[in-house]
Amino acid sequence: MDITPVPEGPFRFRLERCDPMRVPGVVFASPDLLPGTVGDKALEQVVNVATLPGIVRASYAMPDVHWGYGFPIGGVAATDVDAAGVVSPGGVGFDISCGVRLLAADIDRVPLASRLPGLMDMLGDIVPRGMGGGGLWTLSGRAQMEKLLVGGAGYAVEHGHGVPRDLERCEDRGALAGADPSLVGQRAVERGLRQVGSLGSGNHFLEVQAVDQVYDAETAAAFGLHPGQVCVMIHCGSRGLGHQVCSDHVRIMDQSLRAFGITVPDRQLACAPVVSVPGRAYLAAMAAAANYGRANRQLLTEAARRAFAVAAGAGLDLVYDVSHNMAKIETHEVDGVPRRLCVHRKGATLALPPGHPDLPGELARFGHPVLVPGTMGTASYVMVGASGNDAFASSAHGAGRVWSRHQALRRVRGEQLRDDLESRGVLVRPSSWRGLAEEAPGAYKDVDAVVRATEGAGLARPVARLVPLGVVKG
DNA sequence: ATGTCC
Repeated sequence: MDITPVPEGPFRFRLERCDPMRVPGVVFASPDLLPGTVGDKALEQVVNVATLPGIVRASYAMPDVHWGYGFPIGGVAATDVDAAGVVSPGGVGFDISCGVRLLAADIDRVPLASRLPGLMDMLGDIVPRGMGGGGLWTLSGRAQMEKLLVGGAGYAVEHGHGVPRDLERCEDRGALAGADPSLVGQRAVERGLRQVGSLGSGNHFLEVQAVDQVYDAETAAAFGLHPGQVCVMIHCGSRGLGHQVCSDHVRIMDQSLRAFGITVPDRQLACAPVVSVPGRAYLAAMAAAANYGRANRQLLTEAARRAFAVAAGAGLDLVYDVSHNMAKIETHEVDGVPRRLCVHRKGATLALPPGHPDLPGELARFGHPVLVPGTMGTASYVMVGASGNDAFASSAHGAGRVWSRHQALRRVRGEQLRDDLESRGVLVRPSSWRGLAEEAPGAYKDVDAVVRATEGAGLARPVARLVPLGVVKG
């Protein structure tokens, strides 16, 4: 397919609509970040998404966009619920409610320095990670799981895993509404019973970081951040449970495409009308899996707090928790008319502007926190939602891969990477050498450039830059 | 991402 991105503004390119696209594509990027039209399927996926029934305004790609299952990672697509708009599991991804949580420590990097190795050892000992394996909290059975799938982070807090204040700093207060656990299959439940409080693998991590730079002191202070401060960033998702929910519902929707008369250019875009039986079933199961992901991050928070208390004599306050793999029913103006939309954000973060009514009270003046994990060798960012975002209040979620995992393994040895990172002052507690090598900083786009493009495109503004001190790798 | 294939 010939796809030529046309510049149409700073950090903004247009993919012109042509049949069977229903809307154009819009890619937010600098020329350097723009995926090539040769050998990169991400832009083709942006075009494919633009064909979905009910899609409005445009098929969007964030500056960290890269190839994914059906939809690109870093893709945003909104469909009109009341005009036969569809929901697609591929628009959320296999790791439902994968997301990021940032904690702020009441200690700075200088006083922590001498105790950092011991702290990393303890975190390495107590944070469950890697493929399979157990978590910090084993549930008793389906009945308890159903309560967790409805209550999310709040259910974990009710059981002593955290404090009520944590929930004020979680997207949706820690639980997405509309979860129906009866629509989560038995296999998904069984996979999830022993994985609450575990990182998983791939790009998931728990990092000890320090605030390196502050760009907006007032917003940083409102988020509880100051220069030199130690933080903990947790990136993980809904493990085997979310994966199973996605698999189960992709199969159902693949089989129901014909019944709804929907044709898609790629079977990985399997979908159904939001208001249909399979559409509603997916959204209710997805919400349940999303809440599992939130509870998972809540349990890992408790592990980090225990380690910080014992090994550093320090406490951890929740800055914010965001999910970047989700579909949500939201109201946005389209052509001047408020519409109920199903907003798919796959590798994209909610970025509500200042003053938005859905923001928790103490953050309403500032905007929705946007957490942008980078790589273990570079930096991560805290941003905040900006006014004038036309991508349904969405922003970038990370650096974005440029090397496939296979390419990374050809170029990088895990042991060598560990030595490189530790010689630069980043302590590493990996779960496997292979997994570490796949996540080499060189495998990712330049996160500083992604943040510049995100700001330049008007999606979000930078608040603070965080640098890694130690990483517990999934 | 994922008991890296039911």
